[in-house]
Amino acid sequence: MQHVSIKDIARAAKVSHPTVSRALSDSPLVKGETAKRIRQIAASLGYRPSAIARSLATKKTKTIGVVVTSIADPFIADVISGVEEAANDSGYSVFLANSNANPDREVKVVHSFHERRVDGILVTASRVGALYVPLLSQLKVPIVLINNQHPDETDGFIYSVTIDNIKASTEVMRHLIGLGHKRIAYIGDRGGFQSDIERLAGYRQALAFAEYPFLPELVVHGDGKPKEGGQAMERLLALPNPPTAVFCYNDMSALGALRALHGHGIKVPEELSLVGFDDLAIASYTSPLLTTVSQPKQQMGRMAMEIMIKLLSRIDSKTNIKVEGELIVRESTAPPKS
Amino acid sequence: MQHVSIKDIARAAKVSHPTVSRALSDSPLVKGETAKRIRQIAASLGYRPSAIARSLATKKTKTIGVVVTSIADPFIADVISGVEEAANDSGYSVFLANSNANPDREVKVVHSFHERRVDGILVTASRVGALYVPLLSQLKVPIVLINNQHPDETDGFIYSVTIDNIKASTEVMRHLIGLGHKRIAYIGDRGGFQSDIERLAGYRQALAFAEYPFLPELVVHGDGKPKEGGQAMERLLALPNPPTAVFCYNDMSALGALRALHGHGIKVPEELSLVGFDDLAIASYTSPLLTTVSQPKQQMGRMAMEIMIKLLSRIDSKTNIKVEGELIVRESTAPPKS
DNA sequence: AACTCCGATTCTATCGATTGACAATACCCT
DNA sequence: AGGGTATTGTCAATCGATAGAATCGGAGTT
Repeated sequence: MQHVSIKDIARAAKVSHPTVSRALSDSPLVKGETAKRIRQIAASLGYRPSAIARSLATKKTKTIGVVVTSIADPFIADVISGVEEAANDSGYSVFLANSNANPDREVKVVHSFHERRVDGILVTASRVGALYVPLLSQLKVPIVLINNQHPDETDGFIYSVTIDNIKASTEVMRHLIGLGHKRIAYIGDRGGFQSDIERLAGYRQALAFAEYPFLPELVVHGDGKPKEGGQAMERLLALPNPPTAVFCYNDMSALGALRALHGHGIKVPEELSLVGFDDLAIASYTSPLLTTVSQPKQQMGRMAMEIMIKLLSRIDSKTNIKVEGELIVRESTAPPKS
Repeated sequence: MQHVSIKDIARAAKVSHPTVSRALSDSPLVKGETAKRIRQIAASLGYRPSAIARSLATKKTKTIGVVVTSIADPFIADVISGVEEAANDSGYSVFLANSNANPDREVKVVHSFHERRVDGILVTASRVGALYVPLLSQLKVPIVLINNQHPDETDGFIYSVTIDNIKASTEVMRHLIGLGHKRIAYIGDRGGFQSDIERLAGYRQALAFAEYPFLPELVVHGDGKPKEGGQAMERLLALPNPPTAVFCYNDMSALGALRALHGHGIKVPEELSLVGFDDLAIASYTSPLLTTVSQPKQQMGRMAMEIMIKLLSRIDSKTNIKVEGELIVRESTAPPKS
């Protein structure tokens, strides 16, 4: 016999199996002494309750499905580590699934989570298919989104944790403007994500506040990865009057931009200032070290899971939590040269 | 009623529930026509079988527990993405757990996997506690280790996927020796991992082959992270006769070493050559770009999961798979200056 | 017409826990 | 001692699926 069951314990303790069940769950219906004896026997047999059987009876699995677009993305990996930690602390386990932003896979993931009867779903994704969240919400379990606030607030099952992009973005701009920059470009992500839209909004707000004109040619788009970040930078450099500072949607884009600048022999920050966003570990190892916005990634993951657990315990919780980013000034920004 | 069960379908189709079960699993015991009708009804009711109930009956969960020391480690994150992909392709789901190399947590993880009755366990860890694998193996499920071959081969449940460290390491050394380096240092990881031991062995073999002396003062140790990698480099630079080339246990150490060199104004590769190991994404964005050994990280994860699935299907599989690394020569290595 | 055989279903037990209803003690009081 | 109340424990049903045994109706055999 592979596993020890409560019936085995009952036999050994000469009681019935429901008594064992009660004893192990500290029910007041069992005499303390008996309960103690039963617990000892259980321990000596190496009993581990079957979560499967328990889930079937209670209709709760203590299991959370976590979908990511890519675990290889260092931002997401950090978030997940917070998620997992918070889950484990509360006795929840995490099913990890990768969607690769691929619709077929998304459908598969939803089915898998459905069949496994997860108690809730967490989505960490810079890029979520528009139809994906409605699909998920069919399962009628709470959903918490990380960094991807759902624009449609009608469905009461959807919660979110995001960073205050507009605030962080205006702070970056204040920093650059404070250094004396006037021609500041923005390298965005053409995916059309909430976070990109908000960071761009912050960029425009700051320009407006400083009474600088908004120049459409200074806003270019990549895909949030180094390669296209570099291409975007190339386009900026090809302008008749290139910018003196560039604010990138994320560190990955900034990395590509930095390489492009190296390629042109343009010195950062002496000739051009560069700012990223996310504060990935790598930002502390580029040369020059990258000025960027730090997000409390792990903590965001933890918060998201804590919201989830609260919801499942029927404690209400705030629907949308906004955390603050922090501008980390390193070496890639300086006053413009002339 | 939250979920549709086979009984609901049975009622709608006016058959018994076991017939439904058989129809849905393509059993030849059900007339094709009936089966078709049942499947249609199931689909129209949006039926999703309960993996919970099925697991209870079949004693298989189609679930694999994956333990990592840290998902935030980019190497591990890549491996996991391969693991998850392979699992999903075969209908398996992955429980992700973080141990943080913390013994208490390791115990908790084992219990959690036990209670959830995972079919198998995968361990991806640069650093695994010595007592941990024996603890895991108590569960009597197959275990596949990634990059952490278990020295004790007695237990038939343990399989592994590793890179051929000795070969890769001698290749690195051949590259450096071929460039003309004679004083080559090694920055290792004091954790005492199999991979470090093997890479060091390759280092010594190559020295012996070239008939260069092995100088103990040229072998220093960090902890596999940038900070201590930098400190290790400082120790090498403080030697009366510093090395002209340094081979690091991993890219993270090399990153720290690179920063230390920057700090001293030492030019890489003109004045000192530096080699890493792992080919993390970051290695393509340092300056100079890092020469390193690429490991097929994602593929290793995939292979490990494929071994697992074979084992669970009672197909035998090789016990230990060794994959080959590939030396990627970038910009951080060059002939010594004089 | 009785009998076997067989495909198509249905019946029923099972997996391992939980839980409400009920039975059997023990205990206390008058 | 008898009745009532706690206390302690047992019974039996349930969750949703699987799987082996039993059943049913009809065709084929003699």
